[in-house]
Amino acid sequence: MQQGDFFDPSCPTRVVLDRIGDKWSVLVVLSLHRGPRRFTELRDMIGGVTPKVLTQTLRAMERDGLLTRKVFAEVPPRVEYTLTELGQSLQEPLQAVTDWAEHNVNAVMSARDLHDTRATA
Amino acid sequence: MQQGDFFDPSCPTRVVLDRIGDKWSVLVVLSLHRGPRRFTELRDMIGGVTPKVLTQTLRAMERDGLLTRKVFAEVPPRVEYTLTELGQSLQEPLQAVTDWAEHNVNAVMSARDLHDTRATA
DNA sequence: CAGTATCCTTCGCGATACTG
DNA sequence: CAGTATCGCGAAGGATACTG
Repeated sequence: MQQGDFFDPSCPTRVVLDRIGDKWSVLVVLSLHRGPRRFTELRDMIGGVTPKVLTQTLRAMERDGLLTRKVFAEVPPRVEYTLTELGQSLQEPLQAVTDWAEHNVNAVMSARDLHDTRATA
Repeated sequence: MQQGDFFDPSCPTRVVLDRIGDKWSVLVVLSLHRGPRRFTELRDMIGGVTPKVLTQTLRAMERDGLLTRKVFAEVPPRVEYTLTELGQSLQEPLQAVTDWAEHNVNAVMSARDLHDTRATA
């Protein structure tokens, strides 16, 4: 299991990691897990995201083949975002990470407090 | 399985996600997977990281209880970084993500090329 | 060897306002 | 409703040089 090449900055895996590293992308994937969502739904689900950033994120993810954007010719306009198979396959490992986060956030916060207390004391 | 709270900006899970979102942290965890490493070893393994950023990353991870820093009173000085149990437990879900990245980077790049071609054409 | 110090760029992101 | 346009800042990250 050679993974030295993984650390090469020019390795395309880094590209993927950069995308995943974007917390908004992660939250979008999680938000779309249960099915298609509209723009406003996503914005409401994901606290603190501005329309601009959400749009950027969605466009980038569409470009990477993680989701599809479907516009309905209606009034008022409606746009639905849906995970592709690729996007859905990403959801699994991502879920593993967020599960870890939920289970271990206390441990992290405790370690942080302890560390800070020692530093202050 | 309520995960609506997960999207609250004030949710501590976001904190963890921010740390994981840092690509350097991810690479450090992966680098330490096989055992303790020295500062220079890490810097060499992880391409493109500057000492400053690596130090920042290591300090933050130490603070969060993900790794320990051990200084040996030798000349020349030696410092070893080791994953804690918490850090090791994080390695698993992270590995899942990077595995996904390795397996699907081609699909992502293809989607990207296709998208860009259409846009240009 | 294992960092620290300093400077500087850039650019992600937020706030706000406007539109098809 | 689903965005786009514009402005601006603050902080992360890079390059470089120096030190215990």
